[in-house]
Parts: sequence; C-alpha cells; structure tokens
Amino acid sequence: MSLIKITFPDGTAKEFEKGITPLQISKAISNNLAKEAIVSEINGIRRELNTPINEDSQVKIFTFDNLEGKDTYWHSTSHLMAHAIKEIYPEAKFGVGPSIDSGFYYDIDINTQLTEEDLIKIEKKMQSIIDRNDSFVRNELSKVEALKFFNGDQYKVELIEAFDENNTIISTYGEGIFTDLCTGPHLPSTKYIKAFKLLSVSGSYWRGDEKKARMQRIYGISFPKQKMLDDYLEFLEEAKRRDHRKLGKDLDLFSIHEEAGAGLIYWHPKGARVRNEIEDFWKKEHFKNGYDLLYSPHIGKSQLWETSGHLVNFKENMYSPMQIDEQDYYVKPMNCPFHILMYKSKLRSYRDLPLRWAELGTVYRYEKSGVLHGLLRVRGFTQDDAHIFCSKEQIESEIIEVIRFSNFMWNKFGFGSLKYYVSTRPDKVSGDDELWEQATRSLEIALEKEGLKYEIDEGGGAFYGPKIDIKIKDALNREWQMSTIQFDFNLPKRFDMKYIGEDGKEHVPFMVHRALLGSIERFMGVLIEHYAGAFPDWLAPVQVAVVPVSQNYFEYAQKVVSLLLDENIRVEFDKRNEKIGYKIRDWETQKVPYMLIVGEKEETNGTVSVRKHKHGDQGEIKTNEFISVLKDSINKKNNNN
RNA sequence: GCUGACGUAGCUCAGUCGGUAGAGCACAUCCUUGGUAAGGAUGAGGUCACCGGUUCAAUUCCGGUCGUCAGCUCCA
Repeated sequence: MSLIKITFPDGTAKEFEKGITPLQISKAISNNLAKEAIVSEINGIRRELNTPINEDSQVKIFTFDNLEGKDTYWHSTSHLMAHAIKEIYPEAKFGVGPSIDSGFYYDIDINTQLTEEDLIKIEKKMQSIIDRNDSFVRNELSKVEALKFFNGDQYKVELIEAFDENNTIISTYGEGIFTDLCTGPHLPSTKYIKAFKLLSVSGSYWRGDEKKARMQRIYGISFPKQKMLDDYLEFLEEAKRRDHRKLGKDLDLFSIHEEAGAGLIYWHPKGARVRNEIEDFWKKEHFKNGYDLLYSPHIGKSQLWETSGHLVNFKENMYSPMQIDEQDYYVKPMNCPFHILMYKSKLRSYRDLPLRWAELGTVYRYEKSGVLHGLLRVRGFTQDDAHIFCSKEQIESEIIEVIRFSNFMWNKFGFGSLKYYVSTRPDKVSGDDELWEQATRSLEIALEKEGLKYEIDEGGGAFYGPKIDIKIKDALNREWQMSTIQFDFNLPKRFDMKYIGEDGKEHVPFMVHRALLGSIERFMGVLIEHYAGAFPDWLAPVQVAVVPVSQNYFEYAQKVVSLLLDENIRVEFDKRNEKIGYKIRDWETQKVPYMLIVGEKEETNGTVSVRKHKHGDQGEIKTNEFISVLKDSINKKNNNN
C-alpha cells in the first residue's frame, strides 16, 4: 500500500492512499465539501470526482459556487437532456451542447418541430433518468475508433475529423443508452442533478452558419438545490415584469408603429418628459465639465461619407441615398464627420485644445430586422456623443476626465457596479505601431490612476483605434455595455485635421469619440428596467397625484395643485368620479411617487395626507412642508425608491 | 437577413372543424360623494395585420408582404 502526496490550493499537503479519488479526498476534508463537490482539478486538468489519483498531485475541488463547478453541472445537465431526447426520439442527432453563462443548451437535429409541451415531456424523461442514477462513464478512443463509433452521425464525424490525428485522445461520455463525444468532465452520476428546468426552444444552425443545417436549440438551467431554481425562475419573472416594452406600454412612455417603420421610437408625453429631464441634466453636466454643445444636420453629401470612409467601412449600415440637386445625400449614421467639419472651419491653435464637443445627435442605421428589440436595438437613435480633439500631451488627462464623468453619470442614475474593458489592436489592422501603443497605454494608465480594475480585450479594438468599454450592472445584476471611449487615428488623417503647435508647426490632433450613456433610447430602455418603471422623484413623469376624497374638496385640492405647479412640480389633479380606493390603485399601478389625499381633515388643517408609492400611507403633513421635502429630493436627484 | 412561433377592440386574451365575432380591463353617459389597491347601471369600440389565391362564401384554408416574439449572426 503506497501513499501519495496531495497538495491543495492553499499550499497545504496531505498523504493519501494511492488510487484515492477527489470525492474521497473532499470527504476527508469535510462532509459539507463532499456533499457540495461537483468536479475537481488534478494537476491543472479538470476531471471527474471519481478519477483515481495514482501519483503526487495538486488537487482542487470545485462546488457550484465556482464557475468551474457550474460549468460542469450545466454541461452534465445538457447531456442528461440529450439522453432524454434520444430515448424519446431515437432518430435525433446532436450538434453541440455546452454550458453558457447561465445554464446550457443543446442543438438537436430532429424532424419534428419541438414545442413547449415537448419540453415538459423531455423534463419528465430527464427526471426518470435521474431516478435511475446513471453514471457518466468516460471512454477514451483513438481518432479511427471514434470515427467508427460515430459512423453515420454527420455532426460528430465532422467534429472528430477536425481533431489533430496524433496528439488528441478522443473521449466519450455515456450514461445508459446515450453516448456522446465530449471532453468532459462530468458529474459522477445523474443523481447529482437536483433541480432543473427547460426554458425555451428556438432555431439555430450547425456551427452558427445559416448556410448549414438548421437545428433546434433547447435552453435549460439546473441547480443543486430546488430553492436556487425557484429563485432563478423568480428572477426571470421579475425580468419579465420589468421588461421596458411592457412598462413602456403600461406607463404610456413610448410606442413603435408597424405602419410607420420598425425600430423607430415615438416618445409619448410621459416618456418625453423623462427623456427631457435626462437630457437637461446631461447638458448641464456637460457644460460643467468643460464641454461645448453642438447641433449638426441629419444628412450630408456622399463626398463627405467618402472622405470619412463610411461608404467603405459602414455602408451596409447606411440607408440608401436621396437625390438633391442631382447629388447623393446620405442620412447620417454617425455625427463625427460633421463635428470634424466644424473643427476645420478655421485654423486651430494648440491654445484651443482640448476641444470637447458634445451633441445629442440623432443618427439612423440599418439594422437587420431580426435584431430589433424595443428601445435596446433600434434604427433611429440619439447618441450622447462627444468628440474630444486634443494634443498628445493631453490625452491621458482627457481620458481620466471622461472616465470620471462617466462614473458620475452612472452613479447619479443608481448604477453602482461598473466594469472596464480595454480593447487592443486587432490583428488585421495596419498602421502606426507607436500610435496604437501610446494610445492603448494612455487608456490603461488612466484607469490605473483612477484605481480602477480592468480587463484586456485582446484584439477587440476598432480598426481605427483602441478603446475602453464600460459595462454597467442594473438592479437585477444584469450587465449592459453602455459607455465607450474610443481613439480614432483614422478620421483626423482622412480629413487632414491639424492644429498649429507651440513650435509653429502643423500637428495632427488626437481624436476621441465617447458616449457616456450610449444612446438615449437604449439608456432609457435600461433605465426603465433598472427602476422597474418606478422612476425616482426627479425623473418621474408625474411626480404627484392630488386625489380629493370627494368633489366637496375640489376647491382645496385645486389650491394644493396650484402650490405644486408654482414650484414646477409635475402634478395631476384627479377629478375622476371614482372612489378614492379606485384612484389610489390606479396611481399606484402608474408608479407615481406621491399621492396627496385631501378631504375635510386636510382642508381644516392646511395639510395633505401623503401616500408614497410602494410604501403606502405616510400620514398628514403641512402642504408647504411636503413641497419643500419633495423639492429637496428633486434637486438632489435622489435615487429614492 | 436566417430558423421557428405568433398577429382578433386602446390593453390582456377567448372563439370560428369556412357562413364577417366575444370576455375582462380601459373609454363614454348616468346613478352614487365615497377616507387609503377595483361601487353600480347603460353604452360606444373590430375591413379578425396587409395583399393576392382557392371557394357560392375567407377572420378561418393556401401563397406572399409587413410586423412582433424566442434564438442565430451583429451592435449604441
């Protein structure tokens, strides 16, 4: 009986009998760990919990709390699902079935169109396989053996053929009648899967290529505890309740009109009110931060777009030209060429720099019909655009300012958690190495100086320069890519931009594109979902509803309304012939921050009875006092909900 | 754009195995003047997305177009 040394991630080591498995090791550490263990890593290779270890090794144990654990858990569930499908539809062929950020999917080639009812059937079959507690059995084959084994399954054969002849051990995993090509690792057996749900079925293509075979993709999720699944399903329900398309309708914020064109947004009075508050705030903050505001036209001659390169690089996103005086004019997909024309309208000195020029510029881009989605993906949208023209010496401090500004804006709207990504030079781009290097470095230095962590997106930059993308997290912890800060080495050259330096010579200015909110439409879509439609006081389209107990108090109610109006508070006077219970319900569902109930008592006392959205009756308060508290909240732009 | 599902009143949805349609909410009028999440009665509302085809007859069946939804691919 020989002993081997097992070293753990914290550096401690312990001796075990040769042939011990990670599961047994985790039992030796603690019963809880053994219960929660999902997969292990042996000398840097992820392997099953029941893999015998025969030599001194580094061992890590993963649970569902680790990404590695989730990955294995979901991946095994996708195999379980495929297994169930194979039992129900023996003719089914399978593409790929990986785990994804949340859950898993499997692509299936099957003749019948799967429906929601079929998913229930598959779920039942999955449960019966779990009850059988089939083991996931690993087998290793040579390429020749694998090709033989999967003979007749064109998808698996295609995958196997792509493998390197010599240095790949091809592995398969099987439970019961189902065997799949897979590198693994997997759960020891199907019993480990405690709670799962198949969520949706939709179309996909073999290898994501629409020219290749059409497959059906089933998405699902699984968890080691029923409660976790329940919570996840509740999260999906909550996301549905917050869907900006639904709230946009319910709260009368905006509409989209089939007869007038897809992807084009109509802002109703209430949505326009919110938008107006955001834009006012945005403009004031830009002035404070040393920006100037611009307005530019919506169309420009083809020559402009040729100079800018858009007709070469962006044409598929631009709408067909219109003819004016026998010249082609294009609707703008971006604002930058216009801003550059303004830059070039006179000779610039280094003393003018930096120029920070911002515009809420509405642009139009062709988007494929299938990608349109509410406010989040549209064909006409308003960018909160700005271009910074500066000298080489200024780039670092300018980038820092933009990062700070962006931070400030997101915090103001209640988004705390920001993530930064620096995208570096793509391979295919030729150009000035030094320029790229320097600009990329300045982005990194700016983030480092601000004490911000960032990730590198290697080769993810645009062809014209490196960039910082900022992702935000909303109230449901969902990530959205919104802000972007991009260097542009292309346009200044194309437009022959210059400034006269201290040395009396011409220099090419650095140009930075930046959007803080991204686009107003998308931003509002995210904001609606973030606030679940219950906007904070300063943004709410209706801030106060004055609700008299009966018609007898209309006169007093009117006085209250007038006082509010005098203070520029957005107020509705509810004169409807309904009981107050009805009115309260109505304003509550409209998510109006405050209702002021007024009747005999309030008239006598010169007060209002405040009812706060979601918090109910707050009791009686002097009208003036209410107004000053509300005004204070509005002025401070509190995120008070 | 591609795959699939879907498109009936302002909204949410029934329904018609082919004989031009219904509920609840919302809306209007009247009764009721009510103190913290839906008072009652009456009424008005639809070329059943659009365009063709089949048929004595199409909202229903077939084809196309537009749009929506879930994905694929792509992005602010």
